[in-house]
Amino acid sequence: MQAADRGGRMPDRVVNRLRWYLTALDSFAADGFESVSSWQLAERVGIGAALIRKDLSRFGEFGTPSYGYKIEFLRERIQGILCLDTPRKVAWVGSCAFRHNAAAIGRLAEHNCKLAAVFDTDANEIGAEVGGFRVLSADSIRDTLAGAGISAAVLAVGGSPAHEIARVLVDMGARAILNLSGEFLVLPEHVKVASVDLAGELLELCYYCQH
Amino acid sequence: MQAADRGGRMPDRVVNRLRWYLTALDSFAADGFESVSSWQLAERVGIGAALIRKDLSRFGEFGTPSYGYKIEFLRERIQGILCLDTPRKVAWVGSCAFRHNAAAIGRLAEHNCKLAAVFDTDANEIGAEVGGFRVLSADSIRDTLAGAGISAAVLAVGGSPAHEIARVLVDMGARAILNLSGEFLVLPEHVKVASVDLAGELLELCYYCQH
DNA sequence: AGGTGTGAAACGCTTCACAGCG
DNA sequence: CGCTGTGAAGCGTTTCACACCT
Repeated sequence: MQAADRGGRMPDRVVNRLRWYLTALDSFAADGFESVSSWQLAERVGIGAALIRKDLSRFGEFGTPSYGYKIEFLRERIQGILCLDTPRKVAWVGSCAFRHNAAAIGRLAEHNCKLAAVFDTDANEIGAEVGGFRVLSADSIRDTLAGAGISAAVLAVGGSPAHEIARVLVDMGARAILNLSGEFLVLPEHVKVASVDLAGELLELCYYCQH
Repeated sequence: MQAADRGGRMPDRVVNRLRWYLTALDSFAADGFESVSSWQLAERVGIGAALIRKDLSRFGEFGTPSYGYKIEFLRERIQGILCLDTPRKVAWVGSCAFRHNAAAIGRLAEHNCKLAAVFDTDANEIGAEVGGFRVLSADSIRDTLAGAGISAAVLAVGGSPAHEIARVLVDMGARAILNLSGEFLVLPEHVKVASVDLAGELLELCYYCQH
């Protein structure tokens, strides 16, 4: 058996796939399954079965020959590897996106991610009540989050303020930012940024319409 | 000089980067630049300069030694490669996401992507007016899109109807789908699916909060 | 039989280094 | 001199094939 590689940095690709595995396992569990084979998992995620086995074997031996992987057990292990077993606080900037993604936010709660507060730059939104939160002014991020100990943030306001807000979020402790603003963010080395650009995504797809 | 690889399939990675280059070029142009070096482009996109030169040289010689790349020319060439030079029709399912992403939709229009229609499954939304479109029932997708000749679609309604709607969209001609539903879609081989799962994206980021 | 864990091979992608051009 | 275009080297990832377990 191979030693679990706690400590050593994991390739981004592997981290990315682990969360797909987690989602797939959630869905298998919801369907009433108790175990899955690497092949079943592979089919649902859309990659090769050998790759899944190799990914999982990085951390120890999670499966049983001739049986497969026990879903509950594997789910907990992956949660642990992704550091989803300890509670975590997330700040959300952009109340519209917050309102429209209630389902996603529900799934976060199931994995120990609690929201710290919701902010917005739009004066019309400030003071509104969304999903149990009162929307605060983006100007108050520093004051509100002082001592809150956030570890990540969602940045979902467009335009030029986005960049400044991102820097404030980093100051307040965010080590990872999900950037939906469409802006390109320049931030310190130690902060991980994941950018989702809807327009870009769709432009990219246009290529495949003819190939 | 290397022959442009029209016809031969391009690696997904390259397609993905080309749209980043396009976005970066748009932004350089907006800042008043007329030309850029591979190094400047690399800095803005966040990758190595050599990789950019190699990507671009796949399609011919676009740059001039000691000068760099002419922005307008390069923009047009990349648009051509991504098949963004001929008008294209896109269907949008999910009026909330539509309302919230006006900026992204504006950028699409600048690149020859016109919207065909906006649909929703939520009875409260049907009949509403959003961004110049009247929201139609998702049940009417077939009738509305018959003969419209869409080539791509955005699927932004959650829950189980998403899968069925995706299949209808494919029937109506969609060869690419931007899937914001959080569901895993099983579709014919020739359809390209790009899935954006906000919750998953954020869970993935949690790993980097501690590494 | 059926499915995992894993070295080794195969593959694709990125970086390096430099010739060549403006 | 500065910057592009590009073969070759280097690196990381995926697939293959099979020993081993239940």
